[in-house]
Amino acid sequence: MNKRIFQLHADVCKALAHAKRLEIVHILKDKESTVGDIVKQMGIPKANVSQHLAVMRKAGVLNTRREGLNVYYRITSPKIARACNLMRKVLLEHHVKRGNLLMDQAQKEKL
Amino acid sequence: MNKRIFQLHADVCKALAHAKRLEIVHILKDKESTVGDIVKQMGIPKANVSQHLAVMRKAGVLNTRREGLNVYYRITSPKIARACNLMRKVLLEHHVKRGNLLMDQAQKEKL
DNA sequence: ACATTAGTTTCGATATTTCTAAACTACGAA
DNA sequence: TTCGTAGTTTAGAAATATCGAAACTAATGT
Repeated sequence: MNKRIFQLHADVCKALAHAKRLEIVHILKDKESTVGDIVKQMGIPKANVSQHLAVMRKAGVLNTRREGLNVYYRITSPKIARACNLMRKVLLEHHVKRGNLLMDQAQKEKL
Repeated sequence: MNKRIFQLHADVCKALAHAKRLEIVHILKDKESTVGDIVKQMGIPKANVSQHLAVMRKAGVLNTRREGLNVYYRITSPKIARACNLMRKVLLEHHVKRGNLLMDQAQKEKL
């Protein structure tokens, strides 16, 4: 068994293993955004957003395009977004069942 | 948007964000195993395996069953295993294309 | 050339993760 | 109850991750 794939996979998991970064992935789910837009939606300092974006970019999860003053970020592969969504749905089922997470139908549909 | 789900998801990603732990998940893909078996397959100290198992157990990724002297670990939900496999396949495609990972057809089929 | 807006990088303090070694607990057998 | 096997926990050192603050770069307009 080739152990290299586990390291590769671990690097991607590590890049996603942070609540703010998963929130960014969710924001970028089906459209690219500028750093400024992400900052507005998240309400945290721009430097911090930029640091998180850099982590995911290094891991190959995101990539970028500059247009004038703005830098647009997007998810590299729609499949990565799908794997993320699948995982989130699994967790939702799991935890909603156990009552760890209170959430109504309207909220669920947004995921 | 409920930010709690991002933290929950991040906790699971963190639990998976280590090459050895992903190797364990792969070993447990479709059967339970004792700690001893996992130790033999991985060739690393038992204490370390136990620590990694504990990390995943705390995150709800694995659970256990004792039978005499042996403790059997298994993946909590087959869906988690599937999400893992999906992610691994995406990465394989990606990196094999870029030549980051050299692998023949026989190896691919084992994943 | 200078100012402005958008984003990045660096520094350093703090927190978390990882691993080895050693001590420990749990169970079963003699 | 003592021994051996299976597994867990703890302690501590080293590595890595996080985040705010400040300095920095990049592109544009005046």
